[in-house]
Amino acid sequence: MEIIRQVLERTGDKWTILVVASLQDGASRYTDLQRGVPGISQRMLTLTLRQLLRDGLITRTAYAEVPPRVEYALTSLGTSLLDTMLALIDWAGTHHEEIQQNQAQFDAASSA
Amino acid sequence: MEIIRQVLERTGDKWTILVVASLQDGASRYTDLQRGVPGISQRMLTLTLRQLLRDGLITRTAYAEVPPRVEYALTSLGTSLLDTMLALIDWAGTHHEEIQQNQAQFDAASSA
DNA sequence: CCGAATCCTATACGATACTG
DNA sequence: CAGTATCGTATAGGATTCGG
Repeated sequence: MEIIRQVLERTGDKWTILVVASLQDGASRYTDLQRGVPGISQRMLTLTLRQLLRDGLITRTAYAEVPPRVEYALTSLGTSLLDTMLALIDWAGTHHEEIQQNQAQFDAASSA
Repeated sequence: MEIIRQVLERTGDKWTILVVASLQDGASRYTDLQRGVPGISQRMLTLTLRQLLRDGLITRTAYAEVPPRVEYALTSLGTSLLDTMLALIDWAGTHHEEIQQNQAQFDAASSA
């Protein structure tokens, strides 16, 4: 019950899973993530990264160079979350068409 | 990418999974669900049920009796979604404590 | 008993401009 | 390059009241 609310707070927002997936996909720097997650604002990328960092799902490594370089990476915890989410994404892929048909049928019946 | 957004729209909201879980847990009538999902408002229960109905995740059966009786039930599609979500909930249960420790450590380091 | 309708508010998010 | 700060808005959702 409360555990469900907590997992949804972590995974149910608009960007978290996309950022995690992008990290798994090879992105590591802030700019990589901006183009790896199309549509995300700097604000939301920053906030999402901080949240992931706080949860221990990613690491952040800053290199004292010019120009500055910062690399993010999934922890094993972050990877395990993504693996679990992939099952859900797979479910969606499998049933997507069926759901669309259900919706169309429902809408047709509603307007009748 | 877009599929992720769609699955999150379906599962990432505050009540959907809780309603589905409550149905799996034995609830079937509107009033059952109100007490099976503590804190849900009538408005959100109604909206959530309509969405689930539209997606074909539940069925609705109204009996022409006095007093009226309406029964909701998971379809096999709804059950399969819940099964997939249970893996995620299980992940959360497994790692909950670890995440809390990470947060505490992060917060301590931040305030330092 | 099973909802629908209306009103209201909090918060999530985007856009924009600026900094080390 | 990698952020932060401020502002404005859209939307999710709660509270309340009413209807079949």
